[in-house]
Amino acid sequence: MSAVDAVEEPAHLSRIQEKNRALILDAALSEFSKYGFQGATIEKISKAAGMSKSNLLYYFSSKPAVYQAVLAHILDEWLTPLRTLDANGDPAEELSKYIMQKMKVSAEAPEASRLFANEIMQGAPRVMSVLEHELKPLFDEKSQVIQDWIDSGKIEPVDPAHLIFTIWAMTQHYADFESQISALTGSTLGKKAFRSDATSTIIRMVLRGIGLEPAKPNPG
Amino acid sequence: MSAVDAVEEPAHLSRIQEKNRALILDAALSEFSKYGFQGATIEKISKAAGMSKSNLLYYFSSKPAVYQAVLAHILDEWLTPLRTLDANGDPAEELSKYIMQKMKVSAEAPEASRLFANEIMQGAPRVMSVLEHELKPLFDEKSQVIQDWIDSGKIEPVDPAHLIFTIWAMTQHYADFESQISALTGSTLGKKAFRSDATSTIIRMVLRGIGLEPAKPNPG
DNA sequence: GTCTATAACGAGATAGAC
DNA sequence: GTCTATCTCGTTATAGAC
Repeated sequence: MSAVDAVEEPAHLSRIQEKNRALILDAALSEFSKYGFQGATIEKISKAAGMSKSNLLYYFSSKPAVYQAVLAHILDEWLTPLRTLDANGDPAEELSKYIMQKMKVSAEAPEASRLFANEIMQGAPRVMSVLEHELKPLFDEKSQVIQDWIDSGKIEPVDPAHLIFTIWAMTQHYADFESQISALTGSTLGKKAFRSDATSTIIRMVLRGIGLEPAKPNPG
Repeated sequence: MSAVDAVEEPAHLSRIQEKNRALILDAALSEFSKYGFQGATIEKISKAAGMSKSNLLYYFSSKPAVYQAVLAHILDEWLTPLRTLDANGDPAEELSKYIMQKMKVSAEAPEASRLFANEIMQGAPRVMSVLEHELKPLFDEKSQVIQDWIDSGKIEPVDPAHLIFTIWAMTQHYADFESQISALTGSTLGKKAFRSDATSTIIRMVLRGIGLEPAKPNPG
């Protein structure tokens, strides 16, 4: 079951329908991530998807319906890295892996990152229930994992919430502020060396922040 | 001279004009920071400022004019913390001070932070020239400050750009994602203890990341 | 399924009374 | 300075031809 309710997703779709829905969702992600819900228009989305506005409205009954479908489509991928954080693993290894996964997602799906950022900055009007009923339990669970590492002396004391927030902040920044980073350095996470440098910088700050020393080379 | 060009700012203003302009700029910051340039409307801005749409358009000739005025109004405050980073100071102290200043601005002007974030996420169409001609020289200058600290052995080697980006990321995250943080923890930078915890967590990660140990207590 | 046409509405901006 | 009225345009959404 999808995390976002009430999304229209017919059971049987022809090949052309699947393809057109995918084209729409892709174009919609691009527009919504740049301009937010209000700022984006179905006119521009339909043109970007290579079809008429009317045809888009044949596939999705309204603008909110398109938005909800986009959200549902990217949400699972977005929450997956945190889900994999393993309480029984080695803290340094688990956190390094988590940061690498987040950087991978930020590099490969920067628009998804910006869509969520846009939504949150508006006060999360359309995803507040997701935050409260899906993200918060996961957040609480993983905060407890970190707290257990502290209590068992595996890492130095730190507020688990701030540790998670700072990791989110750093890893998502490279996606959300891509245009600024590009203007200042000429590079983005798309470039392998740049992404590798960014990732190891973040891993080093996080691990040392909790009294651990990062393994030396080559985070992907 | 303001950083944003071509802003209409008449020389002589009556008290009531000053007050109305201020009301408009305040309401406009609130709307633009939530909905972006396209998503915000002068109708809603004028209502939030307690006046008619026509009256707003008496003070500012167009929507872009309002937006430019808001940008010009907040830009200096935004760039000031980085400007104060002193090459001749102690690295640990300078970076701690910088992080504290950024957190202070994020706490006191979260909407300004979100307005810039919104603009950057759209590809910075209306501030690209500011990025290139004001921020980039400052960024290059301060990157060199950090590089000098490295070359003189005061701090461990790190890519100065990534150090700056991660500091921006962490400090601005608390403003930009305020609603999410509130949903997950019930707190925000507005609460003293929360802000203090967040600030010291960030300082600890940054300083240890470059081989320094933070002074113990009480960052503001 | 895809199109054109159009209804219904909201938004930016202007004119002119007061 | 502030208002009402209005113009024009862009947007969402629907109707109906093909």
